[in-house]
Amino acid sequence: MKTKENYLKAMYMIVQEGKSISLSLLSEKMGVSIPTANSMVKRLDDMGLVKYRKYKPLELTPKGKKAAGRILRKHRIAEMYLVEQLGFSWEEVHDIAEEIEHIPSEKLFDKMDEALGFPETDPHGSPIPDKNGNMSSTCYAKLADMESGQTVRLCAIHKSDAPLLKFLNQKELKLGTIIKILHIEPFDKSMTVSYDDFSEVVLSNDVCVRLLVEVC
Amino acid sequence: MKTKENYLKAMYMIVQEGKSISLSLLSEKMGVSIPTANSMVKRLDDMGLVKYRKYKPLELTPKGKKAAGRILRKHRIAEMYLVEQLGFSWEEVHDIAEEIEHIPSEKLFDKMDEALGFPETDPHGSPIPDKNGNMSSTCYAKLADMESGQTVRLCAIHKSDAPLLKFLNQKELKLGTIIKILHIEPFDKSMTVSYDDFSEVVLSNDVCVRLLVEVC
DNA sequence: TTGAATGATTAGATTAAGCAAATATATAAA
DNA sequence: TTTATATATTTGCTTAATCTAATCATTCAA
Ligand SMILES: [Mn+2]
Ligand SMILES: [Mn+2]
Ligand SMILES: [Mn+2]
Ligand SMILES: [Mn+2]
Repeated sequence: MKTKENYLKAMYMIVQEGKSISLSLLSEKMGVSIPTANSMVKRLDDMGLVKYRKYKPLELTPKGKKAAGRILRKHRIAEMYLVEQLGFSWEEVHDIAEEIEHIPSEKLFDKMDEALGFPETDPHGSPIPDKNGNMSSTCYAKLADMESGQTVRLCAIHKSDAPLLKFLNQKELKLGTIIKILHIEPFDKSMTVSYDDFSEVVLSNDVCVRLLVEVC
Repeated sequence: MKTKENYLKAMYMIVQEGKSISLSLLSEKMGVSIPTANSMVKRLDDMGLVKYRKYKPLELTPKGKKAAGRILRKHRIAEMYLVEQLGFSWEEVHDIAEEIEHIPSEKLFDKMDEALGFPETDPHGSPIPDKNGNMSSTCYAKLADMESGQTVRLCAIHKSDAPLLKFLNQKELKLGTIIKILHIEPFDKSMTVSYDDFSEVVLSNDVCVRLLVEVC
């Protein structure tokens, strides 16, 4: 079941990113060849989790969407648990959660959820779906789209991966940090910002497009 | 790797029980057919984890023994963590630990171990191997082998399974309980014992052979 | 409207993990 | 010593998940 769960989750997240699910994109996200993904989606179709028609974009069925949402819930609860209860840093937890999410015990995740006080987001600010796999759609803005002079709160990291998260550690930027935009360089759209004890930090546009914020 | 790890652990535990590793016993413990176990041990031999010679009893190599001990360590740390930190009951944790033990993160188990204060045993009193897979050999006596009038401490459960553990819950017998043997029925070797607030509890021999105790 | 280019599909093979049926070996009983 | 029994092995087949190479379909640009 583990492999199929990972395919479903990948498809779910492609939809979340607003893209349509093609075999090439799916195979790329899954790190397998296109024929491999092709034969897998046929099997998922047989199981009623995916709608597959030759040469048409793939779709998750309601059943598939629900299954994927529940895996994502387990993944994000696990990540939060690893950070909050076991003292892991936010860049260390994804790979471990990638395994934990496949443990077939509802109760394990209920217990972790309870120990955490039923958090709404994972350590990277992404929302945790409910027990039915439904996820609330948060609509944060990108820091990159803000204007000079605005003050914002860092709420989530888009496509959080270890290199970005380590970079943010180094800059002491964490969720909840209040950031003031001092200047935007027109040439490369890099931003000079201040926050906490830092009075002049320059952030490239590559970074700013991945910092999701809320005006405050 | 998961399947192979389960085979190694099963072989390790057969040795612990003082038996020689036959394909029929191994296949029974693994819940697979004998030919399946046969082809698996050949592959484990290729990997240098098992010594396989046709028609001879199977052996774990030092490498195989170490690998098995390390999985057992992960299993028992996980069980202890589930009971102590997440509030599971001792009869619920085995199946979950059976999955957690295969997560390939040393650090996860180090963190759990640390949170627990480096326990020496799992929730059923079985010793936790060290990081090199070496397990201390505890030599408790069976309650069934004790004599009338003796007072003992319940230290571990032999072959702890959910039905036995639930029975012990019902009798409020837990590790550490001090038990006084009041009478042994010669006919069926059942014991009448007292402990805590219970002044006359009868335990069948089936139960007594699985309660490991220390005279105190 | 006809090609490329891109993307999807099929065909054929591999490896891990499993099974049942048939056969072979070892051992203990006669 | 022979035979019966238990155990082990081989053979041949299955399914899940993967690959490469070859072919097919769709679409967009000329
Ligand atoms: Mn993650
Ligand atoms: Mn996963
Ligand atoms: Mn166990
Ligand atoms: Mn296991």
